[in-house]
Amino acid sequence: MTSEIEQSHAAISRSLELLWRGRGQRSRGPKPGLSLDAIVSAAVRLADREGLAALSMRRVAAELGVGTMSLYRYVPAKTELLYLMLDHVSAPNEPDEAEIAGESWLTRLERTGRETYQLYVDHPWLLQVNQSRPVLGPNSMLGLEYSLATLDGLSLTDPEKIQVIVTLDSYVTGTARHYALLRQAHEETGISDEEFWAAQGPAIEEAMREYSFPHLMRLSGEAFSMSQQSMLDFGLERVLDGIASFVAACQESRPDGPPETGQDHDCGPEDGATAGAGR
Amino acid sequence: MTSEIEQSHAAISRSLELLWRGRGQRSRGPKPGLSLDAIVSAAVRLADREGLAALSMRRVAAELGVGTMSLYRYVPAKTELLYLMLDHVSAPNEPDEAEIAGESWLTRLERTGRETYQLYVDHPWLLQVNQSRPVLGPNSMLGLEYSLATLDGLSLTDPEKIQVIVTLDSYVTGTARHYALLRQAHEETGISDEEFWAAQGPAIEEAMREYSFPHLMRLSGEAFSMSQQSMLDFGLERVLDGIASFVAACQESRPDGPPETGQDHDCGPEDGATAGAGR
DNA sequence: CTACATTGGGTACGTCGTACTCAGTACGGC
DNA sequence: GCCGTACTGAGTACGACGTACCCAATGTAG
Repeated sequence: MTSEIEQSHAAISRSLELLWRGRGQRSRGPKPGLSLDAIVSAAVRLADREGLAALSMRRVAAELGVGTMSLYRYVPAKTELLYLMLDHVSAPNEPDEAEIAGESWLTRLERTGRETYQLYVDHPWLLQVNQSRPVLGPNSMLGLEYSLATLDGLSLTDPEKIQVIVTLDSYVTGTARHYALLRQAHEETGISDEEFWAAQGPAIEEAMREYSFPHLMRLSGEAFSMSQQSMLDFGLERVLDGIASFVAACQESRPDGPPETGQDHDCGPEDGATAGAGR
Repeated sequence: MTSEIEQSHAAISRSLELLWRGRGQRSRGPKPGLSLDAIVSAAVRLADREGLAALSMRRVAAELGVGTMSLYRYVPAKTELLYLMLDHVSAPNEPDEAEIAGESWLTRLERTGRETYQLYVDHPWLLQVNQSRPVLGPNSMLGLEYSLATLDGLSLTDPEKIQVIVTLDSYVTGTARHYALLRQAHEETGISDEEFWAAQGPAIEEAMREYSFPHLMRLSGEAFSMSQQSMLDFGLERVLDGIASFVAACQESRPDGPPETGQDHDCGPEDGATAGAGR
């Protein structure tokens, strides 16, 4: 059992070496006809085009006009390839100091959120990859670094900063997932949403008769007519609003910056919004 | 190509028949030794225990002490089984009128969010199943029905109600995904978070030296020490706060209930929270 | 009792990830 | 220049997977 753990440790080291481009220098033998980047790029291209289900080592090799097993000279296993793909598409694209200059931290946070959303729209297969461990890729770490920079000087404790970042990321990821699942369903079945609901018609009515969903039935026809864009906009506005009022409350109750030892994030908002909204 | 669409239509009908328990009456032949419920329950048990990757038709059959192909007498394909599993775990558990009576719409919304979160914690494989099409299962529709009931009488338009529900669900889903991915990484590799970061140590330091992440380095040690519970609590509070202030603003600008023809959800919050929080 | 609809499940095909193996290549040391 | 050797590319093979197809066993309708 210890060996199993040691093996996993070795796997981590292997991933890290690949992620940080630590490929040792070569000396003898034929020059490699492939490169890690070429493989990862081809894999990303394939996943973008046909989805994660179609991403097999054989397909990637075919994409490169190469034998299947040749890939294993560069990548120890498919899992590691996925990690590399993950870091590959998380490329920075965030600097551009010029247009950032005049932005408030809130609009900068909003832009980060939208960029993350766009990342998932461009590469839906990201949602099916476990991102929790390879957070360690250089590009992924850059993202966190930028977000932390955005929140600098706001009198938030370190845990609070992380919580703010994770909250925004969770919302954006969840929304992107909704959208990606809809698209995927459309592409896999070849059925548009309209056709789908049309096909449902009879069964739904049957169901209505048996179970009765009063509020659902009372919905107007345009209840589901919002675009994905407006769905993202609406929720993003709510989330950022909630974050902003939290930060404002913190700012007010801690005029001299965040307390040294954090953990107590009880500078909640005034809760004035909630009052009077009861039913 | 038309046949392909027709085939998909047929697939939908098949799923619906199964979902709504429309199994026809039998007449001749031996009595079935299995039941749809038994299969779905066994599949859910297996997925809960060993994850979606371990859920194969052979494994489910073995779980039931039955030949593999026998399952296909009850389920047309694995996809349909997943849909059935999805609706199976989305069981109601929401009524309980007694304790609901005194709750405001906001706390009721919060409870819905927490229940959804718990659902994903109990059945992490849900996050890997495409839920966008089989929204039509009876249990899934019940969930939407309850949420709509919660938002009744709040002078929101129908699209706004949907947007509020989807916003909350997106956040909760995203958070649950973070948690599920962490757990999955732990279980698959057999490495705890502490061991993982310890193994990272050298590589991370190496990276720091080469790329330099000033804000990341300045983080205190306890920056990542929050529990999953407190992560959920923090973000949920922010999201609900943002929703509450939106509803309050709507309430104020529409004293006589929602306008008949919706779509224009421009009754944004006063934006007072954002003011003064600029950098 | 016979006919036949229905059920259980065995076999087989094409896919997958990848362990193992070996032929061919081209550089370091002489 | 030449050989030894480290290295690369790729074929073969194995055990998993979903499921199409087939047949034997079953038990009710007529």
